[in-house]
Amino acid sequence: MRKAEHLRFAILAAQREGNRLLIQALKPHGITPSQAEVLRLLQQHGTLSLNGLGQLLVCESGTNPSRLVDRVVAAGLVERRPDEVDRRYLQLSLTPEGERLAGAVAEIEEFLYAGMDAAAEGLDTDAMLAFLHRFIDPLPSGQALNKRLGLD
Amino acid sequence: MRKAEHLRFAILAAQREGNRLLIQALKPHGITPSQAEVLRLLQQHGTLSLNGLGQLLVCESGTNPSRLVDRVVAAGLVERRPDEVDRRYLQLSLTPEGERLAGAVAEIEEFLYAGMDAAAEGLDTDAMLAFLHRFIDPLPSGQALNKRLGLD
DNA sequence: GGATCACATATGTCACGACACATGTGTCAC
DNA sequence: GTGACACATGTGTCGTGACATATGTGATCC
Repeated sequence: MRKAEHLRFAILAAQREGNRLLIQALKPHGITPSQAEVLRLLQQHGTLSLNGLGQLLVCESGTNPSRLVDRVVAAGLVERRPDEVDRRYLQLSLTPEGERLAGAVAEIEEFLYAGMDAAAEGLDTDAMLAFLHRFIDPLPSGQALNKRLGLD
Repeated sequence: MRKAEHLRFAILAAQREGNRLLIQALKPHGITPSQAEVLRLLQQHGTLSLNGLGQLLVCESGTNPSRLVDRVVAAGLVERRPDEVDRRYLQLSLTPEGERLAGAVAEIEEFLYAGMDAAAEGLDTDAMLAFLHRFIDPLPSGQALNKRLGLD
């Protein structure tokens, strides 16, 4: 198998399996990985518009987080109200329950990252990051990621 | 941002964007990336059962390819008939049209791989593969990938 | 040889993810 | 100020992807 092809499927597999691990870990809390990403971003930024959130989400590639937000609102984790000044915008923020869950999500992420650190032991992670960034930087998800790197 | 977290989102972004590129490239042919993976596997293996196919698919993580196969059958690209000896099994194989499309998919993949090769220029891809394999090898998608590495 | 078990496939449900398109709100030109 | 435009958000549709569960077929044990 060609090396690029090997890498392609390894990346696909890693993404799938990482997601499945997160699904399992988050299930007791009743949320999904995408919803967890929303909670964490709101925790870090306080208040965001739907569009502002979309620009930071790596999932959903900047397209429409409307329905994703619908679900966290329905679950009582996020409050959504129109901006008083410009009524086109929404103001999204965590409820106390959402705040609590965001903390739980942070702990779960720590476990994932610890596992990744172990897998990266002795390897040059900077080279991987350089490769991935060369690939994604011109594209929407890469933009979202770089936007987050500026702040977090 | 913690390096493991950075890597996590970079991998997610790369998977998403690679998939979007493939979606665009495959759209004129009326198939999706997952369907293309089915065509390529059948091209390489001739005939597969549903379960055999599932074990090679990195997408779908070995769970149920029934409906994925439904669609390629409906599109006239794959033939599905029960095994005469053991009627629990299906025999899946490409139609002439499916064969033709599998060839087109191979060409499209070449473009993707050429782009990845360019992004990997001067970097140590073996380290990335080592990292990813340490992470995925014990998990279903990793099993599927390793199974493919044995044959392709 | 009939019950039981293992196995392959099918189906139901829910949440994403991508895309196209619709609606609703502010801005700017004139 | 009215009409055209830009922009934020909402909605419809389709194909995954994950999971649980159902059905249908062969093998095995007694």
